[in-house]
Amino acid sequence: MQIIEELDYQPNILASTLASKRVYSLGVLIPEPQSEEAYWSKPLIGIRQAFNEIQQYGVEIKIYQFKQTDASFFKEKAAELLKEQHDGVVLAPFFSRESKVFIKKLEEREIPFVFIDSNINDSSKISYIGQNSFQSGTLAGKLLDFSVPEDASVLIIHFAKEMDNQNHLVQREMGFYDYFKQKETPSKRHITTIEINDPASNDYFAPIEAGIKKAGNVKGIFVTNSQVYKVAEYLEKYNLRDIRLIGHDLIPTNRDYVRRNMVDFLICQRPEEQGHQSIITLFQHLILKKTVASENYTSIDIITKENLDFYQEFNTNNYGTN
Amino acid sequence: MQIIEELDYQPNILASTLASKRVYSLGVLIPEPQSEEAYWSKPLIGIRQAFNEIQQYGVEIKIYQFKQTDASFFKEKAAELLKEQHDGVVLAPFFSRESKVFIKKLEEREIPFVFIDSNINDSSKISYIGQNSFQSGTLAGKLLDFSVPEDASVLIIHFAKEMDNQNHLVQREMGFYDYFKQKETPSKRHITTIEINDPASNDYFAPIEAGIKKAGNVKGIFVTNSQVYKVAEYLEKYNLRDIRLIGHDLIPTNRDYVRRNMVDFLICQRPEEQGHQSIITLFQHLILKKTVASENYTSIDIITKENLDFYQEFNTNNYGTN
DNA sequence: CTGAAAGCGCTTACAG
DNA sequence: CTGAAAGCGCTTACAG
Repeated sequence: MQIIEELDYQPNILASTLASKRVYSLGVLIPEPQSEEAYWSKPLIGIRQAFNEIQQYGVEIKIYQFKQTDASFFKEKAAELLKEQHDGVVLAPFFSRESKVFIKKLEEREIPFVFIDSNINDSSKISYIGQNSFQSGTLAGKLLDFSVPEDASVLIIHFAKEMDNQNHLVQREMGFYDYFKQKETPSKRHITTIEINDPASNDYFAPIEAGIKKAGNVKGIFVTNSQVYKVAEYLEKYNLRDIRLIGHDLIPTNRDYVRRNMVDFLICQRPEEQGHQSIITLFQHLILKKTVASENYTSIDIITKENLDFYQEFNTNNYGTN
Repeated sequence: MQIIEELDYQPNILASTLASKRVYSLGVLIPEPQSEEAYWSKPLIGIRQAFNEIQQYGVEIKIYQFKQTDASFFKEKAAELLKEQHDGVVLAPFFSRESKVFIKKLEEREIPFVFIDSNINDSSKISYIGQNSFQSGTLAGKLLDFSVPEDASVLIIHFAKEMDNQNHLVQREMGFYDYFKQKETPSKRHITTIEINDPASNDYFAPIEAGIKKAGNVKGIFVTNSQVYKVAEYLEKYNLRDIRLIGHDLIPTNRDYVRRNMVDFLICQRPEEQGHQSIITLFQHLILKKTVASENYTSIDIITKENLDFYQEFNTNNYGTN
């Protein structure tokens, strides 16, 4: 050991993985994308990319996708995962109660895990990879405050079924209000929040219209998730071009509305990068035996018509061989 | 060959580099940072990071830094680089005429090279890694247009000695004007440009003040490079808090002014990522024999007080062993 | 429990 | 020019 120290010996990972034919198996438990290009298709892209980069090191990845509509789907897939022998797990703790049960089992078996997208505190996670929703809310507040005349009011719209299960959205709203509270000169801006609950319904124009009417003199709208395109559709139909619109996530529909100047800003969180990072973090922990950061917040990107094209391609500086 | 095709044989890079003890030497020719935390210190961080990741593959990197003040320094360092036997070169073509001479020599010796930061067309480069300055200018235009009342005017300030050697700044200015030209309802916004030429002088308050006076009713200022802190200093001193300020690059001084709400937006181009990517691109070309993209534009990030903290750390999803 | 041998999938100098 | 042998820096089954 003294000589190792003296010579600053670094083992050769290439030789090591070549010699030991050991295989590392990773399990990934994430929501199923609601459609082909929906949000949860993005982390998968990053996960596949990471797999390409590190499969040479003997890594195998198995994906378990659960439907987001009911916690029972989560439990089912979690049970499936536990039947296999995995060396590490990536987990989106979408349903917090069920996730806690699942985590306990991972801990019993001493399987290391990382969270992606959402976090659960007081767990023995290796790392959390995701966004800071509160801060992204303050950012939305600033952007609307800058873009909307001082005497006009702004409207926050949640498109969500059960708000208490949607911690991200709550955090974003809290951050939004906080921006106005923290201003040097306290803001007298009129802010209203509405919830549009029925995700299945195609009749979202009516509640949007009602919300705008009720708030009065609305010149800015913040939609707390990716369904901002619904409001864009409404504004475009009635040609309400003096209302500034901010939403989340660079999905194709939103992109088109940004291009047509109907959505002014999209706030994004690099889901591909998150997927990629979740696998790489496990790889670093398991194979490279490195210590990894216990929290890994991805950047909060502001996307407009002008810089949109430079956020299209996912590039992780891949130097894998495939 | 037929069997290779049939079995979809993929050579094992690990085994290959382990067996062949060949060393790849890379030369990097970039400007010397003007101070410890100045712009050109950032790409170096990414370059070092990339080195850590790939040194196991037998990569050596030698850095040649030239003073930005005179082309003769560039020529000197370029000559030094050519004396060594390098297998690939990263080059910031800061002085275009001298760079073209240098490139010709690289081409004669069949040494592949990538550009970083600036591009030279019609060259046999492997890749260009950098920003799109014109688009970042249109973005600055939009942000100021949104933040400044319609009847107020905006001011563009160049801090630069020789504008004809500063293609980035020219492009940014052109993009800025173009935003207003391309608007659906043509903008009647009054825009003025001034150049503050003497970089050594500490007396920049006078020309800034003169510029603002001359333009009249200025409520927004766009500084085309990282020296936006000079204007922030001026605005803070005279407590001109109703003037919106946009500039470039996340250097420490600018960061502080963003925190204090004196700079409203910084437009950034991820210099560390550019440095990292330049080395990885050569690595992919030389060692992995992959084809690389001939153009690699980094994102144009918008940084505000609210998302600043999530752009601090350079994270390339490193999975190197050091 | 210890230590030498075989082997991971390649490259390269060398014998024929 | 071709092909078998040695070796890159490790791991792991195995003999002692």
